[in-house]
Amino acid sequence: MTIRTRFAPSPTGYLHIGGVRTALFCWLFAKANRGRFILRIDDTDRQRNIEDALRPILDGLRWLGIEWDEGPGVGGPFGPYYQSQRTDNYQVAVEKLLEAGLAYHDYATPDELQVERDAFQHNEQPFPYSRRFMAATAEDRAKFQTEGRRSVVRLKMPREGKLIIDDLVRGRVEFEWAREQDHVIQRADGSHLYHLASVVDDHDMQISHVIRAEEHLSNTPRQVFIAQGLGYELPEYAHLPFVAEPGSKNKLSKRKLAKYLKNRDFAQMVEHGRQIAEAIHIDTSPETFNPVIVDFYRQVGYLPEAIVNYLALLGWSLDDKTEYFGRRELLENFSLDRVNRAPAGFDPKKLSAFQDRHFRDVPVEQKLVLMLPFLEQSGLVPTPAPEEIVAKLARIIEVSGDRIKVAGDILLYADFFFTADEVMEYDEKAFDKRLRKPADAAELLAKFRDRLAAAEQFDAASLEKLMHEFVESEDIKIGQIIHAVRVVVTGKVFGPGMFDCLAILGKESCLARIDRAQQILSGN
RNA sequence: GGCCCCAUCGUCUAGCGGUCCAGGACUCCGGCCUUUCACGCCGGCAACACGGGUUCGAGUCCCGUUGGGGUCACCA
Repeated sequence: MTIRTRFAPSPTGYLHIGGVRTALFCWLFAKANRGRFILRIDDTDRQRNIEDALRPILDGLRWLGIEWDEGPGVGGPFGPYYQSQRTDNYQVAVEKLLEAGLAYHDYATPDELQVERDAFQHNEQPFPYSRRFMAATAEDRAKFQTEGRRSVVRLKMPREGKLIIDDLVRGRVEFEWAREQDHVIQRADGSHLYHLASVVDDHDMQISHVIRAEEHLSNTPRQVFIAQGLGYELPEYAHLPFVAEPGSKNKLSKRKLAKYLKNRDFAQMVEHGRQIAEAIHIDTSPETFNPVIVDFYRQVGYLPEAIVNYLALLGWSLDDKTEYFGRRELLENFSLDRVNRAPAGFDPKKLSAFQDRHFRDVPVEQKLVLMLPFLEQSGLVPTPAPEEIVAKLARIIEVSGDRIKVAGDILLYADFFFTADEVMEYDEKAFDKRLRKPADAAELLAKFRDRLAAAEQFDAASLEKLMHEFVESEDIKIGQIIHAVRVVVTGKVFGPGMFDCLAILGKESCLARIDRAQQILSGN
């Protein structure tokens, strides 16, 4: 039997990080077993703009390299892959269940039902619906209808016995049928509910393994009941632990951004992302710009490989030492029996560590491709960037080494290479410390400027030599001049090697920046 | 509240009865490297929730307690 898994998101307009983890495991499991991964859209809720609400989800999955074998855009033998287009199948299933006496028309009003529910609220017993408004015969239906009542279709759940599920990650789980309610499978308006649709589709699409998040575990009995009632062979079930909030065990939720911001690491991640986002002028409202949403990472310039690697390890592990996985290794090693049962907290720091690690291994040419769009979008370089700027960027990336950890960092780290000499911004604190405060700073800077102006070679090695000669002849420590020069030329207290910066900037620009700093100093 | 799930360093985890005075990774803290910031390297802090069993022997099995979480819709 070929393994077939599915991920069935609702078109909500965004791709949740927890959802992606589920999708990833489904995909990994299918692909690791030469099976197929199906994407199905759970849009029974029927919204106006399904395509708009779907795009971020499809884009996100594709960006991460979680490609589906069947589903929207690619089709497949079991289409359509939108539940809103499969209602005929659901109706057939409802009729079948009705005929078999496993479902019934119920004419209770919501209020009447609520009264019954409330009556059991303080009782220790489960809530068994009295079925007072169950229509057993056509006469019953007619009678209720003359009373002006409308009906829904409910499952007629067993009131005794128990269900045993052998879950692939949780093991044996038992449920008492009597605790299950008579769930609605078809609304009064004729539309069908998720559980019915899901079970029917899973069967029709020959899904062999239902892999989903833990919160669905308690929903499983009713689905099993439907499946069995329809004579389906049951799929295997695997209920994954959910992804928890940073610093707690609650399910990660998009809505609680404000709360997560109180977590230092999380706040830092958002702040860092926000700086990049603002530099490229994109919206940073929490609705769209939020680390709980996958798009955040794409916009800031994280690597999909890093996200995938991190997510894979959230609830799964290979052994006691391997953590660094490429897509290939993941595919070769993934298995459901090594999935953990406890929820795993989302840790921004650890995600960053994976990003650093993966980014380090990206060759310069590739980094160039990733970073250039950020510069173009920021307006720091023209679009499309002319050849000489691309060449300059390549050098910058080269000399930046491992300092740049996310593609978007190029804007925070190396913007000074592209800003005009007269508008480059200084780190004011550093300017004070290195230029204004030391009594001899201005004088040393002036002398060093003369040396630079006279320099014939302007490559990093020559400049370093020049600097050392300068230090020697002035009889000063290198720290007395080099920090000042860095601030004057880059405006920052961090960055690539000093001499690389000078060399890339070029003599003219370096001198201009020194002149500007001197003006500021004398103006004070 | 009922039902269900879960429980090893701050975090992610390894551990499937003895090789565990519990291993790795991230974080954090020292140190080295160094013109900055990173990287890298070296070192350190730090955990089996509790209580009963079973067993010659329990982080590992069973029961209970506690704690955490999920779920109880004409949402998905």
